[in-house]
Amino acid sequence: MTFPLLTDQVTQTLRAQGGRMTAQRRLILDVLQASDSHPTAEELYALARQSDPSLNLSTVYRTLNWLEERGFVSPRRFDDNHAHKHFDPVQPDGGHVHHFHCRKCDRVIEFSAPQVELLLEQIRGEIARQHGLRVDDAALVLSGLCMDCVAKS
Amino acid sequence: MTFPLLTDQVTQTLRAQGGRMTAQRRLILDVLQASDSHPTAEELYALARQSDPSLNLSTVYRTLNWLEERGFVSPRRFDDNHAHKHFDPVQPDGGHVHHFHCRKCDRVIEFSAPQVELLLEQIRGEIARQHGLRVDDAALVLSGLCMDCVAKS
DNA sequence: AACGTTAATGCAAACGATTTGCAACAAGAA
DNA sequence: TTCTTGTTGCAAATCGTTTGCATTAACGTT
Ligand SMILES: [Mn+2]
Ligand SMILES: [Mn+2]
Ligand SMILES: [Zn+2]
Ligand SMILES: [Zn+2]
Repeated sequence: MTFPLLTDQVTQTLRAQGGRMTAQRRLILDVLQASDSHPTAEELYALARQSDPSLNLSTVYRTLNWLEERGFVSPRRFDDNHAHKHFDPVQPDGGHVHHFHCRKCDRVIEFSAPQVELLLEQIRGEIARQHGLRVDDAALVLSGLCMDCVAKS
Repeated sequence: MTFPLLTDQVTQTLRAQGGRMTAQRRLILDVLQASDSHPTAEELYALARQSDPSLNLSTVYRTLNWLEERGFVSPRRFDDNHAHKHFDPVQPDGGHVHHFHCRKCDRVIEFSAPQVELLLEQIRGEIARQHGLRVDDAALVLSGLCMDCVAKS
């Protein structure tokens, strides 16, 4: 199974910048898209290795960093106690999405809440005015137990 | 200058659990309270060392972990690219507070937005119902440039 | 189809933030 | 003052991630 959408976009960007599309990059992109969402570098690595056991972890990191620099993914640290990043494939529409983080199994679930956007706009302005600062972004992270972990408890 | 409030509470807890109040812990607590807010372990260490150059960084970490386990501070990672924690002294009233993070100078500013709480309650319930999960906490993090960094730009 | 340039890889070593094992130390109860 | 044992400093280990370098391979040119 191949995922042409992101892979093609990346190949285009790659070409435009004198880069090269490699088997490793193709594999990592496929795994990234097959993954339900927000995998860590280690998770991607483990999955990709099933297809190519010679793949190196540093290649995964280099690819993710390359993708991040071009805005194809954005890294997030949901966990305050464990240090790893989760890589969030950026959706083409640019729509703002928020996250739920399961503190038991580390799963991440996306959600959008249109009502939040309005309030965030309001808050952003208010805070900005109040403190004389410039708000560029707002992230809402809910945490707790995901459906599976609730079931198991 | 000494800050008796938190220090006394901590001493009490310490006593109650067979622990010992040491010069190092007193110092770290003082520096933590003198700091405007949300210092990192390294920041606390640097400040505390001005009073006691023999203080060791691992003692700072051990003290912060001890405080965290008893709910006196809570660690937060505001930065998605740098891995360090900021330590947030937990306010006694238990009131929910949100944060602004300056992505230029790493400063953290607290704010409370009562309007947010209502909406968060609403969202929490909605998301929980929709996905069958349990939401325990919600954190809103704004990011951008703080007043000083805005001025310098 | 073979070539040449140079981007990308694998590997191992370095890195920043934090944690840990252990021997020496010191708080505080007796 | 002594004794017990929680705490410290120090060094080494750990975790997630990054980097230098020799080797490989993508892909435009021939
Ligand atoms: Mn995680
Ligand atoms: Mn920071
Ligand atoms: Zn879970
Ligand atoms: Zn700033």
